[in-house]
Amino acid sequence: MNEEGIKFGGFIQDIIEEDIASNRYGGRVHTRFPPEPNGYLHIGHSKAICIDFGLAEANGGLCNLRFDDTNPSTEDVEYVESIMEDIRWLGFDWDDRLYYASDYFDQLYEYALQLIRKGLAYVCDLSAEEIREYRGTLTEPGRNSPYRDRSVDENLDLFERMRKGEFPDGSRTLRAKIDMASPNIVMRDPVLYRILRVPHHRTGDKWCIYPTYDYAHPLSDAIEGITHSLCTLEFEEHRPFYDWLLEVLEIPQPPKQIEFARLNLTYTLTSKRRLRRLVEDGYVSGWDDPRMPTLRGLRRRGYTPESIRTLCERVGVAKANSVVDYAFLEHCLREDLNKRALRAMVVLRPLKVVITNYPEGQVEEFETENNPEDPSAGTRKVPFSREIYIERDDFMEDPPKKFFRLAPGREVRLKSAYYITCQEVVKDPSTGEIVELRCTYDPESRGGMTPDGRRVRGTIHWVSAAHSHKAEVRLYDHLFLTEDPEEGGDFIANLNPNSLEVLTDCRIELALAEASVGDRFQFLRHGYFVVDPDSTEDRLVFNRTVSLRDTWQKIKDKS
RNA sequence: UGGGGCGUAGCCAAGCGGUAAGGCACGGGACUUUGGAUCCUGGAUGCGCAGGUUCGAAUCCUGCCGCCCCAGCCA
Repeated sequence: MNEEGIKFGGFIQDIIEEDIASNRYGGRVHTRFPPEPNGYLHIGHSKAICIDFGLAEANGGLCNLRFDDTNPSTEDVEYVESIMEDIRWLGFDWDDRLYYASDYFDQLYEYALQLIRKGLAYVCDLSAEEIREYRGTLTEPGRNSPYRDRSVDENLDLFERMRKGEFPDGSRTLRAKIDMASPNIVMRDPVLYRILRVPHHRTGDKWCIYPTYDYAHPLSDAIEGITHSLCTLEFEEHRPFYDWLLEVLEIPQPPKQIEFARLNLTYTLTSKRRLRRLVEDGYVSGWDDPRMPTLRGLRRRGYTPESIRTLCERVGVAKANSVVDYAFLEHCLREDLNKRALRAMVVLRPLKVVITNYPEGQVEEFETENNPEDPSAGTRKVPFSREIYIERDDFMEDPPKKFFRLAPGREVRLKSAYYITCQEVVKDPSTGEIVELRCTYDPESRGGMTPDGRRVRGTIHWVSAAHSHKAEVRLYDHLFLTEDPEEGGDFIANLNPNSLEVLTDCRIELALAEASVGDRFQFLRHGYFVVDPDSTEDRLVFNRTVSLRDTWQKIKDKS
């Protein structure tokens, strides 16, 4: 159950409850998260992680981390470490239950021998192309391999020699003997082992034959005592083989595979190949570019693991393919950050304001809350002086109807400070650009309120010119212009040319100067920001994680 | 054209024969020293379509339609 009282896990939780009630696994619940170490984890994986770890935890069970490392030609240790780091970051823990499918290569080999002895597996000399030809098509049955009826002894001998490296790569395979006419193509004598002379990142050159996923996965589950093997929809047609294997091998209390729909988000790509293209062709700065949907990218962008977990819980678990609104993730993020992020005043595009009736050289300090949502976050002092910076967007020379900010002759409140009224607009005589505003303040409005109780609609943020630091701020937007990045067939064409805007002349209030990498803040009236690792001793760099909801923008858009 | 799966508001998603939860998004309004947050408030006479069973169907039956997945010695 989550905070809304909604059950997490949908139909899978129902199945688990039934199994507990019927004592199917002696009341045990044991899942596993089985990543292949051939890439970085992305937002899509987080749903599987939340389901695998979350459902085990919710039912008093355990979840193993198991690297599905059965294909050394695409895998690498480099990914093992990053995957573990990302899972921990999300907040899940596998304790001492870290496994690798490769841990079971010996046992898997023994099981293969058993299959051969039972007459349920054979060594096939067909080439990859021939196997494909013999397999038939979606509508036509396949044909039996001419090697299908070899004797048990011959198969045993050949398989042994495959293992010893007597045959070249790809020359032979071990196949299950099931049914070449099955309407389910997976059941048409699937390949169990292939010859591959590639050193494995864990077993080195001990093996030159490697098990396929179809063969290794059910058995790895069985060996670990997994009860519920949760995976995505595309493995549904593999389930008959999963069950077949465990049955013919007479595995007691066989685990059950249950499939659910993967998480898709609008404006987001999760295909490994495509993400790689973005990185390799330089469309983003790397796998941790803040615009990437990888967990390292989201982390650098400032997303909280809690927000991602919340999204996964709220999105639910079902079997219908779906695409979740990216706005839903942003909602979860804002909700989390709103409660936790300290507030700060930062002027992104500075416009100088001179308060003409404020004594030169005078400095006052105003107290302001660190987080209005959390009184325990306390308050801080912000220095105020005669020259300040405000946001260029907070001034309009000829404002439209509902503009509540500064304009000639208009009064606004400077957050936690004074009311000021714009008396004069100073422009660069050659360009016409507004370079400075000359305003007056009302000494009676100290702290942001006047004795006469006069109403001021607009409150804007500011920073004292002499008491602020320069900083760089990177504004991010969706990486793609279209909800479906694949729209039109070419995702590169849908890239958002303005997904990154770098602002180098921002002014941050003093309190921010001591922030360190990874610290998150709410810049008042702008959004949530995080300190980027590119920051240096004398120059902080912030990434905009997500903007605040902007109803002014909507009002503007309407008119 | 074989097999498997799925179709409840713009997007997720409850519901499991008794008369359509909830969230996001969107629209009103209140409040507000963040045009933030918060709080009210609005939306399916309808559950892919068509028949049927039943006093009663999103829920059961039949037929149709649409979308997704499968022909790697990838996972």
